[in-house]
Amino acid sequence: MLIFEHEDKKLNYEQDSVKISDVLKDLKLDGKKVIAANLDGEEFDLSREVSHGGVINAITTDSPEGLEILRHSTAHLMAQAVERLYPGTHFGVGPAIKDGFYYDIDVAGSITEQDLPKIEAEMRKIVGQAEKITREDLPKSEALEFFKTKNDPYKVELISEIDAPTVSLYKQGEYADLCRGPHVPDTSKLHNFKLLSVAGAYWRGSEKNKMLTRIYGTAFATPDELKTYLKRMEEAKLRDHRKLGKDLDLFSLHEEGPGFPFFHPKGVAIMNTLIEFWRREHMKRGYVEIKTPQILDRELWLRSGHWDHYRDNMYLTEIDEKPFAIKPMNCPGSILVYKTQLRSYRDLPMRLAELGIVHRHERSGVLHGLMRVRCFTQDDAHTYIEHSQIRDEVMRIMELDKYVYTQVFGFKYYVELSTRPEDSMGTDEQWQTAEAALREALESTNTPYTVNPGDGAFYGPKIDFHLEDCIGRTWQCGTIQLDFQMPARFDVTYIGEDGAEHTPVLLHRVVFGSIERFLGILIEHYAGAFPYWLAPVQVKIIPVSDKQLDYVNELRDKLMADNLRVEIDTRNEKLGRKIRDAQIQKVPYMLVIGDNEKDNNLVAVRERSKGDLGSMSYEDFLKLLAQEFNPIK
RNA sequence: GCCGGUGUGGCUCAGUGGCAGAGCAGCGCACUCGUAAUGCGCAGGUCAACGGUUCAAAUCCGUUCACCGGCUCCA
Repeated sequence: MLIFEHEDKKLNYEQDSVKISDVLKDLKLDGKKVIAANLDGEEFDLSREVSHGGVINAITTDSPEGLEILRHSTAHLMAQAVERLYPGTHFGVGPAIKDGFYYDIDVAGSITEQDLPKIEAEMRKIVGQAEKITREDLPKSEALEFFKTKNDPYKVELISEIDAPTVSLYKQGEYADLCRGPHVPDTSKLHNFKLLSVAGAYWRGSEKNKMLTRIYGTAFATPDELKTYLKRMEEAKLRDHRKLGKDLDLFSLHEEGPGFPFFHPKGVAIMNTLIEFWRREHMKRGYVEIKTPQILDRELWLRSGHWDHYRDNMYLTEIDEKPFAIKPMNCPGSILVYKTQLRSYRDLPMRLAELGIVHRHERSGVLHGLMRVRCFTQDDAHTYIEHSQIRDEVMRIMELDKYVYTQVFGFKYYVELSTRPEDSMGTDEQWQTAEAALREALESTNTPYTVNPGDGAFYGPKIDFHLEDCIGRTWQCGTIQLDFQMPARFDVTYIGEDGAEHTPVLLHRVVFGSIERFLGILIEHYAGAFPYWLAPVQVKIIPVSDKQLDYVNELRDKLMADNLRVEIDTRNEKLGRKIRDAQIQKVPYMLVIGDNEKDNNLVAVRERSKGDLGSMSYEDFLKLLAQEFNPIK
C-alpha cells in the first residue's frame, strides 16, 4: 500500500509500485508545464515507477528546479546532436548552470562558433522526432562495460568513482548518457534554447588534465524568456567597461603594457573623486594614511613569507647587484612603519591606511580590461589590534563596507568566508581561532555568508565581499583578512596594560579592493552615466553660436572657481549636434547659452535624462546642483 | 599558462592571391544656428610583428605578440 500526500490531499494505492505520472494525474497535478516530480525531497522522472509513497509535488518548467531539468535535458539533446554530427566524440560532463548549460566534449578536430548553427539545426531535428527519454538503472559493472564498449573514457572514469552498486543511464534514441536525472519525458519538450559559445575547459577542472571543448548554451521555459535573456546579454555588451572606457575616453590599453592600463584625464577625474570620498570616510573613522615604497629588499619578502608563498606572482629586480622585489602587497611596508616606534596598548587599534600601488604577475590569459590587471591601486589599510578587539574591529569594517556598497553606490553584494588554503603558514590552532573570530563577527551582525573552503590568504582566513555586475558576474572587491602570522614573523609588539610585551593581531582590509577594478565595475553598473558627483564632466556649456563665447567663457570660469568639472563645446556646429554629443558622453548637465541667456544673465539648463529644464539664474542652477546626491560635499 | 577565435586609418567595419576601401571622428571652407547628427572639400594605413610559399600576399603557411570567449588562477 502506497500513500501519497499533496498539501491537504491524500491518495492511496493498493499495488506495490506506481508510475509518477499516474500519481500526478490522480492528484490532478498534471499539466503541460509539468516535467518531473518531487517526492519527499527527491526528484523523479514522470515515467519512473516508485515503490514508496510520500509528499509529492509536480515540478513545472516555470520553477527553478524545472528550469534546471529543462537545461540539463537540453545539454543531453546537444550531446546527441554532436554525436550524430561528429561520430567518435567522447563526452565529459554536461550540467545545467546559472544561466544555461554546457557540455564538455573531446572531439577529433575542432568545433568553432561557426559550427553552432549546424548543431542547433540537428537539435531541432531531434526535437521534431520527439525521442522518448528513458531511464535505466543498472549495476555499475554493466554500465562500465557499456561505456568501455562505447569507448567513452571520461564516463568510465566517472562511473568508477561512483560509490553505489547501481547507476542510472538515460537514453534517447541512439544516444545514452550516464546521468542522475531527472529529465523531461521526451525531446519534443525542448524548444527555447540557443547555443552561445565554445571554450576550452580542463577535464575535471584541473590544469594537469587534458583540455576539452566546452559548448555553452542556454534554455528557457518560454520563447519570451529566452528572448529577454539574449537581449539582456546584448545590453550587457553595450555596458562593457572596455567599450565604454574607450567611448568615454576614460582609459586605454596598449600592447606595450599588457595588463597595465593607461588612464586618461576623465578616468583619473573619476578615480580622484573616488579617492577623495575614500579619504573622507576613512579619516572620519579613525584611520591615518601612510605611503610605502614600490621596491623593497628581497630579505623583507623572505621574512614575510611572500617569497615562499607568492613568488610566482612577484616581479623581481636588482639594485646594486642586490635582489629586490616590486611589492605585490602593502603589508610588510606597513609593518615597518608600525615598528618605527614602541607602541602602547593605548595606540590600538592603530589603523594605517595606504593607497598602495601593487604589481602582481597575472598569467596572460586572465587579463580582462580593468577587472583583472597586473598593476593596481589597493585602498588598503592595516589595523593593529589586541586579541580582544578582533570582533569589534571586523564589525566596524563591515559597517563601512555596507555603507559604501549599498548607500553610496547601490550595489547588491555577497559575503564569503574563506578558510585555510593548502599552501599556508601557521598552526591549525591559530587558523581555527582566526576562522572562529571571523565567523563570530559575521554571525553577530546577522550577515548571510557562504563558506569558500581553502580560499583564504596564505597568512590567514578572510571575509570577501563580492559585488554583482550588470550581467550577474560577481567581482571580489572588499576583503577583511585576519593575520596572526606577519606580526609574529616581524616581531611586531605593543606594551600592554600589564607592562609586558604583546603581539598584536593584524587586520588587512580593502573596501574598493582595487580602484581600477572598482572603476570598471562602476562603468558597467552605471552604463557610463556616472552620477553627478562622480561624472568626469559635470557640466557642459553649449553656446548656440560663437556670438556668446565671451559670456560662456565667463560662466566656465565661475563654475571652475566653484570646483566643478566643466567643459565648453566651442566647435562650429549646430546646437542639436552639440547636445547630441554631450548626451552621448553622458554629461549630467548641459547649459545651453544663446542670446536670450546672454542678454538676461541666465543659463538654460538641460539635464541628461529629464531634458530641457528651462532658463534660470546662475545661482538657481547652483542650488539645483546642491540638491544632487554628493557624499563628499 | 591552456583551448578556440580575432588582429585592415583615431573608432566601427568591407576587402580571401593581381593598384588598400567606406562611414564616423579629425583638419579646412561656407553657414551664425535654440534642445539628439548642416553642407562641401582635404588629409590620414609598413593591412599586429617577423619569417616563408608565389611572377605577385592584407589574403596561403609558420613563429611571436596583443586582444576576445572560456578554463585554471585572483583584488
